[in-house]
Amino acid sequence: MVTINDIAKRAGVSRTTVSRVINNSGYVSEASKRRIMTAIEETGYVPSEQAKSLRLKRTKVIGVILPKISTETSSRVVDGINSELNSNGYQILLASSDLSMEREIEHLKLLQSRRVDGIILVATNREQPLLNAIHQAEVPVVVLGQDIKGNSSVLYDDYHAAKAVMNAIFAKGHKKIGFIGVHEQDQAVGVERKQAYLDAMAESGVTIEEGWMQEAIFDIDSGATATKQMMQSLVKPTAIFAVTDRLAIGAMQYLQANGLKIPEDIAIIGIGASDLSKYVTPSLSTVDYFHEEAGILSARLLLNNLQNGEKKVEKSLMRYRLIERNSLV
Amino acid sequence: MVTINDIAKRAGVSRTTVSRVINNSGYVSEASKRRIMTAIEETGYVPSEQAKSLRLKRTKVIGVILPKISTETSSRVVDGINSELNSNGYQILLASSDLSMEREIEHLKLLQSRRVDGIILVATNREQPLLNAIHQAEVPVVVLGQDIKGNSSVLYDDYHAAKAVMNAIFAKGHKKIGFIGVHEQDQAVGVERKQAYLDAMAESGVTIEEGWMQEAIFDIDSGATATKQMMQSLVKPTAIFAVTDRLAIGAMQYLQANGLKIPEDIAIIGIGASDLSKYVTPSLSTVDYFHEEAGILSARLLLNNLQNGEKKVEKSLMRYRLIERNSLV
DNA sequence: CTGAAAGCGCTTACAG
DNA sequence: CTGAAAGCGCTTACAG
Repeated sequence: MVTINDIAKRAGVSRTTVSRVINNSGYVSEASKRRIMTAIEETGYVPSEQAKSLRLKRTKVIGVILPKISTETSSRVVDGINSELNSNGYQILLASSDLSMEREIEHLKLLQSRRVDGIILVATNREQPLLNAIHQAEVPVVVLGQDIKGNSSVLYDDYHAAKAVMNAIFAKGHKKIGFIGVHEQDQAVGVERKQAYLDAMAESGVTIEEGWMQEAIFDIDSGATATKQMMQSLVKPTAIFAVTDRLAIGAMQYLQANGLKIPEDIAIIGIGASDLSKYVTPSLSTVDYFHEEAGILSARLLLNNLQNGEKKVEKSLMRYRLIERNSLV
Repeated sequence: MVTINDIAKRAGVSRTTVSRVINNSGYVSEASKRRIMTAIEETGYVPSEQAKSLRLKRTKVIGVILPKISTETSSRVVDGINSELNSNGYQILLASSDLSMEREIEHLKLLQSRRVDGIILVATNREQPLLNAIHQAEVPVVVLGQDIKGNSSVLYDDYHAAKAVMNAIFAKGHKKIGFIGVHEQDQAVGVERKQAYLDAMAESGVTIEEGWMQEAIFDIDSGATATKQMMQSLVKPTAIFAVTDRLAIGAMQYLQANGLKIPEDIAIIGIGASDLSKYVTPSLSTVDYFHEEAGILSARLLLNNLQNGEKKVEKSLMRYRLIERNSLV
């Protein structure tokens, strides 16, 4: 691979001068500049960002840790991050934690060993070891999706979004409302959304019957299974709030397979505004979380941190939007 | 940030010795090793992969160029690439070409300036400038999705997959078959799949009526528009082959909105086995391209190249699988 | 078992 | 306008 020394030799100057024209800084005679330019052309020389990074102590690379790569949410978030980063000359080094906290921590270290300038962590939990790893990080970390004390985060407004969902259901006259949630280890999805359900029910003075609250994992089949359980309750719900679209779609699948009509017999609503939600039949009412925007915002927060040098802690709350479609009437 | 020199000083040895214990190579006395280990623990020292890379002339980073980040195909491919790469100690530097050839070329250079060890390019065209950029690359490039002469590629068997689609349609007794394609700049999707349609029709001796062949771009609405055009033909087709699932779903939307029953009035089939295809109503017949596997294969091809040092040109043809569902009966 | 020295490819005061 | 020198954080012959 051709280096700055090769160019210097070819052009008959020192590498200092070559460096000057590459970065056009300082004075260089037209003659030298011309010779250097042609040398670069002829050899196809591309300066090593890597060597430059070592010298300048910044890589222009941001590490992004995702819970899972091939998920709609992730790809939208990354899309947002990438566009914001790119227009500022940064690139993304990608890592997947596969939903394991150990791997989140591992990647936090791995990325630092690569000397990324900063890290965006799309987190799924707030366990102590993870918190420690975040606080010990030597580069700014922006956490997306979980509120980490003492650290910058971009947050979805899970509680109020879920409250909005409940209000929409109540507005249609439903009282008997079932809930499909996930494990409480996930603060945002597992705890906040559930709390909103509980509060909304309490505020409306309706008691939650046995079997109405189910816990699932993040996939469609699990949504179906949970619904099956729920429909064995003595008092059957007339509406179901599933904490994710996929869970909601699983519910729809199970109900339709068992001859129930949606929304006539039972209404469904999810959260996420997935592509899927738009094209299932009936179309699924849901909440848009603006994932791409969240990605952009995370990147921007990180870049601010980088540019100001200060480690300012900022919390940013995302907006959300209820999308009323045909699964809830 | 703490460096190898800090550790050396703390442990009262030379940095050579520290390097030895980090990489456990060569002899080090137990005493020195112990002192070095505690120094590392106490400081939280993490060796700089970056500096190491400069010295070793390899970064253990692979560049991945995608036509678009937030697409189901992309995320599945990246998932495959990532898992294969990760288990070999490599990481992904991500880039998006946003479907523009200029940006494909730009990123090819940008990634090289970062001294990635190799590049996986998910390509959408085979224009000359791109070919040049690929051939001029100083690191191995594996191209996914387009057959590039003189370069390793992982290829989808577009022609035969599309032929299989046509056979499936014929098998149901259809003769009047419409086609929704894309621009020929895309060799794989635009040319190969169309050729299969043309050949299949010719081989069956059925003439293609005016209006049966439509060209769209890669989104759902465009599929609907194309279908609208098609349905204005004098002789209406009884089945439609759309070259992607999204196009097929657009067709379904338009047809259903206009009171037609699928598959009774008109059958539909796509390609891609998207998540969507499974959950629309009726479920969409399609072809699974095993994108994740394609990602794994691309990564493996690249790693082989890297390990053997030789620049062997290998073409790998992906398998495919027809999935018959309810949109075609 | 250990360390001094050279070098990976750059940039940047400093001196001229 | 230009270049020699130092240094970013590592590894690896080489010598002892």
